Amino acid sequence: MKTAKDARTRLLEAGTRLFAQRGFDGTSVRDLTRRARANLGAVTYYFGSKAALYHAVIAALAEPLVDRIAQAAQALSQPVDRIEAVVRTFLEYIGTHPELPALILRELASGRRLPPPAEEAMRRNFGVLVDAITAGQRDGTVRPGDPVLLALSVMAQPFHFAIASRVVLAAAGINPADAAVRARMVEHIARAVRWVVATNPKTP
Amino acid sequence: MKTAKDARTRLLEAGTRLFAQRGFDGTSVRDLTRRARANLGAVTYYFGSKAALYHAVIAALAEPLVDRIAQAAQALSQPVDRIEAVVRTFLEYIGTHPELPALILRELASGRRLPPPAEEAMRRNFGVLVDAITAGQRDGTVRPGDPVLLALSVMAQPFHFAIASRVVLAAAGINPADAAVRARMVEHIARAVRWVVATNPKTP
DNA sequence: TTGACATTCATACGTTCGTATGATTCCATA
DNA sequence: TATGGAATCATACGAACGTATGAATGTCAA
Repeated sequence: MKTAKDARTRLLEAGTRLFAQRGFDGTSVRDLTRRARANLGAVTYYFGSKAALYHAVIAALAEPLVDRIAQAAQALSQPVDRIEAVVRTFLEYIGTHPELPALILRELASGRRLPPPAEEAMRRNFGVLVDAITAGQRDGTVRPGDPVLLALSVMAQPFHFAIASRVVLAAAGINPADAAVRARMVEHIARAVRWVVATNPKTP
Repeated sequence: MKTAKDARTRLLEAGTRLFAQRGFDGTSVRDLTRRARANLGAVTYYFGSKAALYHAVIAALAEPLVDRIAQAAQALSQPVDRIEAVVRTFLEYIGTHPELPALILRELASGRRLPPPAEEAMRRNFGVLVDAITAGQRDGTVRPGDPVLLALSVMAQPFHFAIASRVVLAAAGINPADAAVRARMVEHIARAVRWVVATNPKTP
């Protein structure tokens, strides 16, 4: 039973890494089982199919993020602080789980519907943000306007940095893996988010 | 010669559509030639390989955008106006060429280096933006700070909308293909960009 | 009209793919 | 120790893949 569960989780880890790195089509069952030190039939045995393993990988990555974002938001009273906390939590999470943005990205690019676990996670995270925005609009601390559009503008900041910084910063001679660089980026994003949503952002 | 060129451009068009829709790996040479009403060997004959066709597709999409952005920026004198013009030009272009963000996205998700034509295009577009930002910082109309980070925050807005709006707005019951919706989105993005960069954005 | 070159075509080769199958090994429980 | 089910294994199948090859066809100058 122990080794059995191990092979399963090893496959999950291999899937996380490889699907993020090479995509679903770019990853073969043979790649997965080789990296997981499991037999070729192990994917079928434990998950039923390659696609089912893929969905399991996404669920395992997305669910903890949803939990953390929900609890980060409810820990603060001021709407703008809640919004910033959501963004910071997101950034912190993808700092330790860089596979998540890569996986989300591939799904968005595909034009297909998101896999069910991803859709559910996105819906819930976005709900937290929209709630904070409408609350801030009620007390005047957040700019008026469509809360959905504002939420998109907010998430654009951390998301785009997660996605594009690698390419852009590398071209600019900056190393996004450096901790100091990363810290500066996080502070910049937090400021930019306040500029986007707050009616009175402190202008530095 | 005429029919020959036709087969080549038909392949280019088929590649644009299919690579954006299904990705490089998800598109077979047989798919491409079937859609282009060309023979299976046509890709090899005209482009040498499937990968070379892919690069040709990206170059054909990216080059006109670079030109338009460069000329849109130099048509205005105020730095913040130039920045907004870059964003609007980008949005307008991807409105008529929705394949471009999908292709860029897949490349970003891949973790690989961008294909040479894409890297060159990105570098030049980003340069236009950074120039406008530093000019604005000199005359005080743009917030101080690292121009590269600011440029990333600017591009995050149109880019994220191009990417995520389909999923998010669909979940919110909004149809992003609707022209009126799209116009509202463009105005929102233009405002958000000013909030991000301008020292004195008109707060609506 | 002929010849030469560009283009289009049918087809075959060798790989790799996802999955299915049945044998084998492992191990907790009786 | 015996046994039954879980887990792991080697292997095979048919399909789809990218590419190479040579024949067939089209096109235009000489």
